[in-house]
Amino acid sequence: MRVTIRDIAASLHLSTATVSLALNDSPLVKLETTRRVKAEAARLGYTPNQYARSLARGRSGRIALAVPDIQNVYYASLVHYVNLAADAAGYQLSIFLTNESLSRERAVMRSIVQNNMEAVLLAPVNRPDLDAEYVAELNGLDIPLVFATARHPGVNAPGVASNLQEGMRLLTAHAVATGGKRVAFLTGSRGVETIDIREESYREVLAQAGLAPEIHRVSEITLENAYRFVLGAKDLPDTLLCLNDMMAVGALNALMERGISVPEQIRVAGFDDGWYARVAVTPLTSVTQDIEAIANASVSAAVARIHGQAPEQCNTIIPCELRIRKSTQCVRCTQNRP
Amino acid sequence: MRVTIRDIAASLHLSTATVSLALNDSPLVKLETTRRVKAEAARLGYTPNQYARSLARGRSGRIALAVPDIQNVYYASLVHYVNLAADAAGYQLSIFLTNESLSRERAVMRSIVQNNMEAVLLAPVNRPDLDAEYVAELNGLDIPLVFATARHPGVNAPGVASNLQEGMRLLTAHAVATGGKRVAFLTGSRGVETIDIREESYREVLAQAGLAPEIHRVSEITLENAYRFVLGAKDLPDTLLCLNDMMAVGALNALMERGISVPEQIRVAGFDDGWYARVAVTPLTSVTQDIEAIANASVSAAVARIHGQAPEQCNTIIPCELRIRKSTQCVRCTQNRP
DNA sequence: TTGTATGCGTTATCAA
DNA sequence: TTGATAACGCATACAA
Repeated sequence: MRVTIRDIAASLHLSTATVSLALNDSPLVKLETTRRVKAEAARLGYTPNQYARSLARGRSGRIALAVPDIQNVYYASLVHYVNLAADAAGYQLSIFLTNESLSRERAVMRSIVQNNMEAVLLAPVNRPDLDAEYVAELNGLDIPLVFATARHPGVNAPGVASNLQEGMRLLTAHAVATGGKRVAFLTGSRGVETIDIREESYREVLAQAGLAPEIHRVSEITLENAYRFVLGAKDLPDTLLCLNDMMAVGALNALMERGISVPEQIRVAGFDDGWYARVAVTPLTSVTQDIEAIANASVSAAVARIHGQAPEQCNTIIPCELRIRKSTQCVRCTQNRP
Repeated sequence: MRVTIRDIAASLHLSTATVSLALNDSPLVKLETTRRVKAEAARLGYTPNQYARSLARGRSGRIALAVPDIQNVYYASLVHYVNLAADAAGYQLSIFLTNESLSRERAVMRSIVQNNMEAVLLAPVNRPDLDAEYVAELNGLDIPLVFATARHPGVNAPGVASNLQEGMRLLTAHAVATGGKRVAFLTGSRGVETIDIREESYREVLAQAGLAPEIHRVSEITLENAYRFVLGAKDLPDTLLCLNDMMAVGALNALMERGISVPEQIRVAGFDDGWYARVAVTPLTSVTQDIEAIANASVSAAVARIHGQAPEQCNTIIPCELRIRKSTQCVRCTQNRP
């Protein structure tokens, strides 16, 4: 059996109350007693039972983070930084995986309630249909919800996300400013806000420049799909903006295989500016997403909401920055295309 | 306040005992009553409090997984598959991050005890010095520990890991068999078992072939370090075996930059066969590490140990397979080196 | 300064 | 078939 405060109390001829107080450094108990209690606790190898403690206290000291895909470096990074931030804020982080499935996301939310999380950080699944029901449920149970990386429009919960609109604007404008005449966008299917935002922004910039949009969609946003698309494309544009670095790397590989040089014959850019951008054969122009900042702001928002801050006060938009690298560094590349 | 079984009991004029039994589908309670209880529970939006349940039951239904670096795709993958396997086995998975720090690993182990985990899956930090003390502590508390991905020699706990020795043997033998005369190994510093095993295996095969080993070490096992090493290397071998795919990709990029063609002028291979191997410009020869199999076996071992299986019965070695791709497909490449 | 008693939400052992 | 009641381990108001 595990060592409990009862064991310490018995061994020291004290009451459990005193032991409990002593272990929590209460000023009510004599210093000498506190010392003895702690010594005995250490001697017996006592560890507090967190469940009992949570139950008695009425609060768990935990916040939850749910992410759709831990194998995606973007979310893995988020988990990493949120863990650090939660730790620094004095909260234990519980990590939940929703595996890009709406039904699992729902199940996870239930589990989060059952496990007395004090707040929930949700990076929602990348699906067109989101379920607003559990949001209402969480609100009803007074468990603060904070969206991270992607917002959920039309739902009464704050969110922390990158300024994707601005990021895409910077990128597209860069493509146009450096001479792009056929600036294409390789993206996924519509319906997911984080995708749609970028598409809109792209369209706007092109419209202002008097250029026609050229959008290519893949069903799943993967490196392979981008690779296959570029390999099979008959009529390539002079600039190819990709939804993220992963797809850009796929595109680069395909271009390499076709013997088309970057940036001389075609320019390519990614998005996210993760280390993916550095994995590429040609250093990749990309747009930063400051995941560490998103993580920190999310945790701050969660903690603020735990302390009663109004949801409206907890929204944060993290700026994006353009990182220009070799893959687009060619001013007059439209001329020498094959 | 949250809805409890007391609320259901009061609302239905039943005792909490009956409600609890009904909710757990006990055959003791009348079917009609069970139906009514469940209906009322649903109506009130009842969710069981897992802490109270764990406390009363004396078991939490949870197993823990601790990994050193969630941003490493290898561990992210492990987390993904272990989560699925634990789920299938009826256990909730709690994920802990040790951030490649021994002191955090120790803290995590403490937290695992405090949170009543029924078993622990540990992917240990990749450091030369491991702490065997908490292993003894866990044993003392009867919390089964299972090492995953890396074993901890000299410790009374079972482990599940790839057969790295065999994998490296296959790879090195392949390099020799296809004409390699100067087969080099780009690796990290000694002291970590998973690294040492491969180095030994590499040395053995070369010795048998009458070739001299040629080992290059980087301090940290990163893509960048491999890239920098290859970029600066004056005297390149005809074959470069890398500790993992990540380093191989770094090497490939550097070779590309130097205008050295793979596999014509130099052959390159990785290890792990993750999607890293596919990110590469040149499809990479690699050795599989079946992470899904490791995950499944680890969870099985944990569950078996929870049910009293002896530690000795829970060791598993997952076979490795050689995947030959373009990066080494050149039989007589030693001749045409620059 | 310490001890007694009670409650947190659930399960489990008895009786009824 | 159901109902009291005592745990589980800890925290806390109140009494001593």
